[in-house]
Order: sequence, then C-alpha cells, then structure tokens
Amino acid sequence: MLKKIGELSLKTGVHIETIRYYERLRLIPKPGRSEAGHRVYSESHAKRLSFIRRCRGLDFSLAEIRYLLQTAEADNPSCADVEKFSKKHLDLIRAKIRDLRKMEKTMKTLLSECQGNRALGCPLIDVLYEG
Amino acid sequence: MLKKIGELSLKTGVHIETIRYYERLRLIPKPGRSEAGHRVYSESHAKRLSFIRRCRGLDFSLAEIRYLLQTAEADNPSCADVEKFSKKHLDLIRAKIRDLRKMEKTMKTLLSECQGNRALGCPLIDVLYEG
DNA sequence: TATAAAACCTGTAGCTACTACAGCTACAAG
DNA sequence: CTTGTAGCTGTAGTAGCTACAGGTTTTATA
Repeated sequence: MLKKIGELSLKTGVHIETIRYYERLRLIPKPGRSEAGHRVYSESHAKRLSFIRRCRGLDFSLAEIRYLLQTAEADNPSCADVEKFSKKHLDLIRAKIRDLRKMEKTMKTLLSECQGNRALGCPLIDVLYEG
Repeated sequence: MLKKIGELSLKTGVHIETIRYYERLRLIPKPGRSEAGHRVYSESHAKRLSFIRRCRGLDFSLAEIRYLLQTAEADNPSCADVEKFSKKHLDLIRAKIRDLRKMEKTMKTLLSECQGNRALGCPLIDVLYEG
C-alpha cells in the first residue's frame, strides 16, 4: 500500500526528480517519512500525481493544474467553471495547431524550392535570408 | 542607413532586449557604437536579425539557427545538408501537430462529458482524477 | 535655455518545467 | 564485508526570453 518514491515514480510515470519538484511547489502534499527519512506515499498521493500527469499530457500548465486540483478536491466543484476553463484551454491548443500548420506549410514550400535546384547556393536559405 | 537599437527593433519586429540577448549569444555580431556608447547597426545586422526572426517563426531553435546562419554565410552552402536538416525539422513540426491533435480530441471528449451533466460534481475532473 | 520625457546603457534576476549533478546516507544481496 | 541500488539535500543548468534597477544621453517642448 505505502510506497517509496521509486515505486510511485514507476506507477505514475512521473520521474523521481519531478515528484520532488512538485512537492517543493506544493502540488502534492508532503509525504510521510520512514525512520531513515525516506519519503513514504499513500494512495492519495498516487492519485493526485496521476491527475497532474494526465493534465500535463493535455498541456495544462502547472498553474492551471493547481487550479484544477483545488477544484477537484473542493466540496462542490463548479462544473461550469471547469468547463469554461477547459474550453479556453481547448482554444489554446487549437491556436497552437493552427500556428504549427502554418509553419508546416511554409516549410513544405521552402523545401519544394530545394528540389533539384542545387547549382546556385541554397534557395531555402536565400528565401529566408534575403526575404 | 545606420540605425539605433530602437529603430532596428521596429524594423525587424525583434524586441530590444532580445536583440541585446542575441548579441550576448553571438547570434549577431557586435555592432559599432556612437560616441555616447549607443549601439549603431548596419543593414547587414538587420538582414541577419530578420533571418533569425523568420527562423524563430518556423520554430527553429537558436542552436539550429546558429547552424543555418553559418551555412547561409558560408562560401558555398551545401543545399543538400540544409534540405536534410529542414526535412527533419518539418518532421518535428508534424509530430507536434499530431500530439496536439490528440490533446484536442481528448479535450473535446472530456468537454462533451460536461454537457448538461452538472448535478453530481464535474465529470471532466472525475475522469482525470479517478481515471 | 531649462527641463522633462523618451531612449539608451549595464548587469542581474525572474519566468516555466524540468533535469542533472555533487556529495551524502541507508539498505539489501551475495 | 563489500558492492550496488535507492534514497536524501541543495544547487545549478537548460531554452528563450522578459523585466527590472539604477544610471546616462538624446530629444522635444515650454
């Protein structure tokens, strides 16, 4: 049941150093300690840590996760708030996708200039450099 | 013709502090100085800086840009090398897009759980927290 | 011409989210 | 009894800026 940091790391997929880092930031509560001073975690730590990891996987910032954790562990979390919050986040993700798609397009165009055309320097660089 | 840092910033769209930062990193050569010690830039600085900015806009790292600059200013830049380099970068952009699309999908699913279902806590958080 | 505002200078510290040491102790296996 | 693994603390490094503090210089206005 109770775990040391290595097991917790394996179970949750969060690096040991990162777990300690989250503790410093108070994203997870201070665990108990064994006699030798080793951290001892309970199931609730594992849950919280997995939550954080899932949120990170969705590109939420640690500040955002702090808010989500508060909400998740509140007595009556306001679903409406979370929804609004998450919609904004979804918009952000979509904006990032749009930006990257633009880059992809430009890169593709630049690369197509490259084809065959190798006699006089690099057209790709020329376009970027001469503007 | 010769510009002070403010004008260069306006012309290239790179923040003043960033220009000085790039100088520290030797991404742009040290400019001349006026009598009072103010930086004085030439057209070649502007060109180089714009190149950096365009590359940043394509998500190239400063280390990558360093390489591209070297190549761009070499006597006979190897187009084949640049092409290979850029293809790898394009792959990276595409990988990022894929990741973000996955996130987008997940977020959409999570948000759809939210609809209407507000009586018993927040399903979005439940999935992340209990999942 | 006086003065105030804007622009410049250097140097340092802060941001995000980790990651990587150095240098130590604890503990289990052979 | 030694060796290896796992844990500990504390600090510094990473990328790419950004934001001061505390000073000088230039420029615009009264």
